[in-house]
Amino acid sequence: MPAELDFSAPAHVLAPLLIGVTLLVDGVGGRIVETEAYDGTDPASHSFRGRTPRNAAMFGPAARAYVYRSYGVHWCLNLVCGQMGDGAAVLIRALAPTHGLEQMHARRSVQDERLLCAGPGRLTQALAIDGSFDHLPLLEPPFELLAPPGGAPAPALVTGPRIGITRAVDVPWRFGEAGSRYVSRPFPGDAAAGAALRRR
DNA sequence: AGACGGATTGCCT
DNA sequence: GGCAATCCGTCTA
Repeated sequence: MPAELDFSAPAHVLAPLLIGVTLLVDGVGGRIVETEAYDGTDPASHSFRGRTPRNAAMFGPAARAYVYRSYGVHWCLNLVCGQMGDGAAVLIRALAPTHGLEQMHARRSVQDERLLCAGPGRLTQALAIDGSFDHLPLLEPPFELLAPPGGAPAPALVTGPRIGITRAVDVPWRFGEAGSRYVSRPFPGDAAAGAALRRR
């Protein structure tokens, strides 16, 4: 895993560092282009009201997965971080597909590569992540985290308010790779991404 | 014990 | 743009 990736860091510190890191499950996945931070002090977080069976992974050791069912339909993947009891985690919202495109297409019936992993529920489907992944260590198979190629410049970042929440709506804890065509939704003010969208 | 609603997506009009 | 699908923690009684 990338040496600079410190899962003991707070969620809002780790979340931007994850942009550009490659996330694989059984060799299938891509480059993380969109994340969101949550922690126990945050009214928008599942952990805000304390530990429950559903969110228990958020209160356990860092560098494990927190996988929950969204709207009774989709699975969403979080990377637990911070100190024990923080209730901190980073939601992975989108990947730029790079590994195992064929398998991802087989799991998701979309032709457009851009839609393979553009959204928290979509990427878990593409990587075949479900509830059985809850609590799994991130630094062991089937997970794999790969640093960007050595010497590669850090990706330019964009930030904004988080998606789909009703509380703490102004906290800018959504992070993305500037100009990426693979984010779940455009970032306000990301001119490069807007231009890329209009271009095609 | 029962109602409510969500860190979403995809299909319908 | 609207809305169904469908699970479960949380809130109210």
